[in-house]
Amino acid sequence: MKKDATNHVKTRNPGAAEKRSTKEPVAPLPPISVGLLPNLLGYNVRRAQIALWRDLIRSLGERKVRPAVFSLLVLAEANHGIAQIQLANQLDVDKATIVGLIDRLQKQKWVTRKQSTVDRRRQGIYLTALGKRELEKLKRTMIEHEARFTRLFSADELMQLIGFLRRIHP
Amino acid sequence: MKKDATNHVKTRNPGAAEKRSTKEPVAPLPPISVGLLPNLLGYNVRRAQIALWRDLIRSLGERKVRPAVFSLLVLAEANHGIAQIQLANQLDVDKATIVGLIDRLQKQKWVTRKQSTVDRRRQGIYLTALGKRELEKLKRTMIEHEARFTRLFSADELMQLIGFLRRIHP
DNA sequence: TATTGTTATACTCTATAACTATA
DNA sequence: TATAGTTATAGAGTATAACAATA
Repeated sequence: MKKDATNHVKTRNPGAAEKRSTKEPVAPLPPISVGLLPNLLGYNVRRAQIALWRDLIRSLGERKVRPAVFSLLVLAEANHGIAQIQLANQLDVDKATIVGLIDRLQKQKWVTRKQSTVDRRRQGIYLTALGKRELEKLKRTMIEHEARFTRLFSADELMQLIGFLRRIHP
Repeated sequence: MKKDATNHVKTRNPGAAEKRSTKEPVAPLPPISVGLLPNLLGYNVRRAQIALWRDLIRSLGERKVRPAVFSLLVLAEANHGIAQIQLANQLDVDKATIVGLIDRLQKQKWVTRKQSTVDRRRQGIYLTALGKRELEKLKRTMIEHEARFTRLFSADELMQLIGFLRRIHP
C-alpha cells in the first residue's frame, strides 16, 4: 500500500500532503497532535535515517545492491585481502551476516576469497576487476544520493552535523 | 555472536576495543582503512541511529516494548480515538503494520478498538487505564534513554542538531 | 582453549496484495 | 469508486548456536 518502499524501513512521504490536497472527503480525518515525538533526538534521527535510507534504496535500486553491500565493497577496496571478521567488526554486524553478503558477491563475481598464508583460518576478500568497475559506478550513484541531502546544508553546517552524529556513535 | 543485539539492526560496540585490549594474538589482524565511509552523511546518520536504537532496545528490554510501539502509544494518548490509518500516516508505516501492532497491544489490554459513530469504517484506538499507566513508565524509561545521548550536547547544540535532522526528513 | 569462517535456523520489522465493510 | 481495516504472505536484514579448521 505504501508507494516507494523496497525495504524493511517504512516509507518516507514526499507525498505527505497527498491526502490533504485531494478534494475534501465526506468525514475528514481530524488533525492529530503529535505529542512529544518531534522533540526526541532518537525520533528525529530515526526519521532522518529512514529518509536517507529510502532515497538510497531507490538510487541503488536498478543496480540491485543494498546499502550494506556498498559499505562492504568500499572497505574491501581500501583493504585488499581484508578478513571477513574485520568487515564484521568495522560494519558492526555479526560475522555470519558477512558470510552471506560475501557469498552473494562471490556468485556475482565481484569479489573472491583467498585463504591467507599468514593465518590459514582467514579467507581474505579481494575485489575482482568487475567488482572494481561496479564499485566505481556505485560510488557515483552514492555521491548523487548524498548530494541530494548535503545540499540542504552549508559546508559549515554539514561539518557540524557530522561532528554531532559522531558523538552519538563514538 | 554479537553481544547485546536484540534486533535486526546491528550491534553498536561499546566494546570495539575488546579485541584489541586482549593480549596480542599470534597473527594480529592488521589495522584497516575505513575509506570514505566516515565522510558520508548517510553512513553517520545510520550509525547514530543504530547506537540510539540499541540503547533504546536495551532500555525497553525488560518491558518487552518495541520502539514503534512507544511512538504509537504516545500518539494514541495525545489523540483519543485516533484512526489506525492516521497512526500509519503519522508514523509513516503501512496500515497493515499498524494492525499488527494494535493487535498485540489489544491482547495485552493496553488499548481498545471502538468503532467510530461518525464513520463506521474506522476503529478508534483508546488507551486503557493499564495502557496509560504503562505508558507513563515507558516515558520515564525513554527520558532516561534520551538523556544518555542529549547530555553529549549543549542546549544550543541539541537544538541545532534536531533542526538539521528535520531538514533531512521534511 | 580461542578464533575464523561456515551452516542452519529464527526473529523483527515491514511491505504487498487481496479482501470486507462501509462510505 | 474510494477508503479503513483486515488477513495472509513474503522479504530484507540480522542474530544465535553449533560446528570445523586452524591457531
